[in-house]
Amino acid sequence: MNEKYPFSEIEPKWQKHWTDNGLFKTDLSATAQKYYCLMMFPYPSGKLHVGHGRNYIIGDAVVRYKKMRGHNVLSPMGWDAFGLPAENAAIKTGTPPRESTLKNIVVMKEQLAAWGCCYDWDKEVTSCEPEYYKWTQWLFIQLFNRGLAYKKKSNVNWCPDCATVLANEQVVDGLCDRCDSTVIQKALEQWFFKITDYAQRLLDDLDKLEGWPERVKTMQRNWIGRSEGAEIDFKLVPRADGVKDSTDKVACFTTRVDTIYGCTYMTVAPEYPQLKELIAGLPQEAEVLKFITDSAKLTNLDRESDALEKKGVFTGRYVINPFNGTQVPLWVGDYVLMYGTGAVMAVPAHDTRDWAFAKKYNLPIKLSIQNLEGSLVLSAMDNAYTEDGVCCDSAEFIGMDNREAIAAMVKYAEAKKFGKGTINFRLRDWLISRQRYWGAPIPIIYCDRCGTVPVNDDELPVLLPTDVEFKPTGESPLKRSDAFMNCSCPKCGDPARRESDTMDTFVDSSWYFLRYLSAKDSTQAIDTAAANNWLPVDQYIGGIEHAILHLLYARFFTKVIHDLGLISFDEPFAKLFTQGMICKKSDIDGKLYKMSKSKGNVVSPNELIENYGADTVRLYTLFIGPPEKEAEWNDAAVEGSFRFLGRIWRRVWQHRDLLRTAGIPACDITAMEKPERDLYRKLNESVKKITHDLDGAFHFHTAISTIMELMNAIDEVKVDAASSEQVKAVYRDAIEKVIVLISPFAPHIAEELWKELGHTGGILSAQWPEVVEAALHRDEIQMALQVNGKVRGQLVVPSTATKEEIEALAIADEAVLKWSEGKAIKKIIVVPGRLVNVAVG
RNA sequence: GGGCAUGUGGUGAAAUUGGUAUACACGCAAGAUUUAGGAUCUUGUGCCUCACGGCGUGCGGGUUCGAGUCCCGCCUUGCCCACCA
Repeated sequence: MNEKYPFSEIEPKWQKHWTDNGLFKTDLSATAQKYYCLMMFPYPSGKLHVGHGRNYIIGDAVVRYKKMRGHNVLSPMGWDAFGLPAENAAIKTGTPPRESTLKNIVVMKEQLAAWGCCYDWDKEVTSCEPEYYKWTQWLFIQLFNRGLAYKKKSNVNWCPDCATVLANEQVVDGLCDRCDSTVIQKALEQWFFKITDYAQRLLDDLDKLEGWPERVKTMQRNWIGRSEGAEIDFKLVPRADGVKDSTDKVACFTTRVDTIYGCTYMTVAPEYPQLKELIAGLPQEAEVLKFITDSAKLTNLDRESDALEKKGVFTGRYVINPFNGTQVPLWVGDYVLMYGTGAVMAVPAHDTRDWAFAKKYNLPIKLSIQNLEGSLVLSAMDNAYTEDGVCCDSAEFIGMDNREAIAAMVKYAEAKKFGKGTINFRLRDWLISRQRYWGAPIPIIYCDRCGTVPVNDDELPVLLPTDVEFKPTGESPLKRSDAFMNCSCPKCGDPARRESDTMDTFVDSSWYFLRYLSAKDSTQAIDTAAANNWLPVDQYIGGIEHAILHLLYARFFTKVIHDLGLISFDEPFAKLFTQGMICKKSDIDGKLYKMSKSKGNVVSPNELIENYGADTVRLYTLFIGPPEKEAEWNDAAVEGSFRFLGRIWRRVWQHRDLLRTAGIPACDITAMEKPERDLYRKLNESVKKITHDLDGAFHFHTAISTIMELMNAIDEVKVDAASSEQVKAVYRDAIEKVIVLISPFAPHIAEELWKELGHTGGILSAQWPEVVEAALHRDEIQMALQVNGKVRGQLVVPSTATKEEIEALAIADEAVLKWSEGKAIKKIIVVPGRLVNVAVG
């Protein structure tokens, strides 16, 4: 052993040791104390930076901690390997996606190892390999057979630059979330998963997820967007020219049916399906058609912007409010979305948008809700009244509380058969087809005789062909491979053609956590027994950016697979931890951004590991701040973590002989002298605090600062060969436990020093320290002495002192006498173990 | 516009139920050791004040013996949702 901390020698050595001895391989048959720790698998984009590292370092620390607490921990890793970036790279460089992806995987695997992050690589999954996507395809067929995968022509979000369709979720503010081009609408045949069938369950079961952050659940609730309301049919007034409509009504969705007596017109969306038919041949037709065309030109961004002035035109048609028989005009307005039914009843008096619209086009306004004071007068209003109140001018509902009126009116509408209570969800079906090469082919065959037929199980996987050009044309590149496209019908054997679209990569990542348990099983997608034993995942760790999409889809898949009878649970992740992103000031503009090449603020771990070692990078990454919050990377502060590890190393080196020979301390602290008794107490307080930090909110940063404090306390105690056996024993105990406590964070140095202290089993087999309760005892307690809430002194009292004794000591104290001079004592508050406050006045 | 966060030294940040604000670290300053050091060790470091003392957790109120923490009203920054009827 040497004085200098030789991180570059010991780190590769211990990494090899962990691998060679299979210390992170998990026996799936041993399910006692099971702990499935899952980190979101990465997309193999090239190289990991220290921002990515936070995820794996947190996970690895949790895995090591749980192992030391005696859990049988499963920690697998894999690759979310299909996706657009690899294909885009292929278009640019000509390197096939598979080749670049597999190369990246090798690089990233080495990086994970260099960080000291260990996984059970026997269970590795790679979503772009046929052994994996065979089963993604198989699952697609299960969904298809249950009617949960369907094809329909629909207006889809189309990114002209990526030349592909995007899911709603991939459109951000009207822009493509990958390339920021403006997304346009295009009608195409697309595959969907019917996630809307599961909307209610996905919403309800959020309540079961006690181990999830509240904000993630809120985001999912908002995304699912349940709104309860009523659908009311307004009969169309027949056309004056005698032309018959194919329908006799316009149904509208409302959450405020209580305001219906104030409805003065109705508005439909420009995309309302029957709109063109309703106006055909009317004098207003040309104007309405122009309005529809103009509205379609608005980008999503424009239409959703607040600033946009609401526009509309009268259609020339009228509808009848079924509650009061009033004829109201039917308008088309660009502020109405194809949500619900695409038609809304307009109540300008009680809706701000309708108010603005009615004022602009001089439409009538009618009050139907009165405030509780009865002071609302239409002529005096300069805004819609959207608060609660009582119904007014509403026939038999007059005087009713408006919230109660909702239920009453729905009941009334149902009885009269012109409406019903309904529930609307914002959640849309999941568009999963992509006109792209680098994805799992959708296992469907089109036969002229049999129609749309799924590929037979024994024909799976439908392999991606290798003889294709990747250039995007708006059609799937697979269409240009005859060998791929031409096949025979699984049912009748006639010549047939394959589906040429591939699946969204979110499909691949919706079930990978199930596949880890039978990664190499070529006979089935999911090993039911293993899955039931090991799932739900005990702890899922990943970025907040996946709060909605990935986590919602994975929940959906789990429920579907549950309904297929393949697993017994229907929520995949019992606990979720979302770590914050690591940001750094950009070299370009000095602002804080998440790490990305374009901002010039990427910190590569390789150089840091070379200069300081993986343990330092790990320790700093965990010490940087609360892990759930965003953090700013500071190159200079890394030094501090390095110094701390060097200090531990030096302390062991300095006292190596003493540490190897010292005994075990007797737990009886009454036999100790003050210095070692204080250290022994501090040691046990630290164990308690650190264990609490790790079991609770994963507050690694405070756990580490506690170890630092403990180390400071250790350095207070002077020890040498001449010291008493008791001092030596406590000193050794403290150093040894520092090594154990820091091992989840800095495992390499911990292993090395653990061995240095004479232990033969690795540190992972060391027990996590238990708190010696007796060591926490104090004879005397120091309390703050306050006068009127201000600290004026300190009071040392025996720990056995009663409240009365403490009060007596307090009022006799010099500081109290000084500060309460001439004033009467009103009250004395004693907070045991903390302070005494004397209130005077 | 709605919802959820957030605001504490020069910096990252800490503070079980309301109970001694600024632990721990970075940075900075001074010193020791050293041929030298970006190594190591010691000391200091919220603001005002010579001092006594006063003031201090975004701003303004409130409750309390006592408020970073609770309540009310604002403001900042960030995230999510958003013409959802």
